[in-house]
Amino acid sequence: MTAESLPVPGDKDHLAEIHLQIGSRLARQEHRYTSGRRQLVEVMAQAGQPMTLPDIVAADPNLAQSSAYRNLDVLVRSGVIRRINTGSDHAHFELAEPLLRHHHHMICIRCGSIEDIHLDSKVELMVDKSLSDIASQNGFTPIHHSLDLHGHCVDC
Amino acid sequence: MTAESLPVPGDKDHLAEIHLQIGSRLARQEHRYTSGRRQLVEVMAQAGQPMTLPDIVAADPNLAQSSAYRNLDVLVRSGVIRRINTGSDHAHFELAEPLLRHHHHMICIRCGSIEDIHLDSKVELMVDKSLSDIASQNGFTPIHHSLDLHGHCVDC
DNA sequence: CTCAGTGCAAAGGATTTGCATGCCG
DNA sequence: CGGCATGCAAATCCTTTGCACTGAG
Repeated sequence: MTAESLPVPGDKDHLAEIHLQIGSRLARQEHRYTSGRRQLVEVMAQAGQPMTLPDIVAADPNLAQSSAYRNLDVLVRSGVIRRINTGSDHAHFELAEPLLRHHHHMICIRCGSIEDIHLDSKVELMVDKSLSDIASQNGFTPIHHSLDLHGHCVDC
Repeated sequence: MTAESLPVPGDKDHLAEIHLQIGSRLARQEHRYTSGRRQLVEVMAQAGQPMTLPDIVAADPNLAQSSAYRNLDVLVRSGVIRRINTGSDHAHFELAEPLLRHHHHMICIRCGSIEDIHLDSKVELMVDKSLSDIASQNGFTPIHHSLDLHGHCVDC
């Protein structure tokens, strides 16, 4: 899937498109795309930024904590959602590629906030190349990479 | 590259050098470089790879769990040790730069193992430049970056 | 002497799980 | 119907903390 064929966030069709893609991916793995999972995805798509579990439940109190965790787990395993481990308190979750454009994170080590950042595509290509070379030299099967900038945000 | 000024791991002087650097850094922050902390560092330097707390305690049973955690915390705050959050069970710890040459990680999402990898310095420079540009555009104070390759290791 | 550091045991807290029930296919 | 999915409450388990004691300066 190429970036320009993805509806931009906020687009009326964005959610529908996302639901379609997720539905088919779950189906392929013999999982159901239930209303609870749909709500979960909707909350995350609308937030447009990485959320913790408390964030998610606060955004939609109908979601039960344990089910949310279980569903996040299913969606992460299915490659639909990505888990971001900051080490401070809660993990953060966000839609995975290609539902979201490839990007990285700027993480505040004081308050734990996370912001998305985008690298120049030339740099991104070089990194990709480097990593895949390294992986193949080590018999490692790459799935994705993460590049995080840690430091202090404007507010801290 | 300043790598050649750092004794290589295994070098007789390596540990002495590391202890000196850490000692002065702790002193600057009004912390003592006690024998417990020294042992902790020694275990990690000898392992030469990221370790979890159980790894550390297993390697030196004299180390008490709570003290090890507390000392890791002190050393992390002092910038001597780096904490790696994989999200699976235990956090991993390793000596920070410049005690260890700048590097990144290959993380197995199945078994949680972590291996060090080194990027081509040209790529590394470009990434650095990109990130610092982005940081300054956002009023973010960068401290360090992490670049992890996630996938399945040879054994999984 | 003083106060940071230590070790034990207990607490804390994010995440997971057991179990009975609901619902999709 | 059969089995995945759900929700509540309880359990799990990594990590942190309280407290009394020890050791370095």
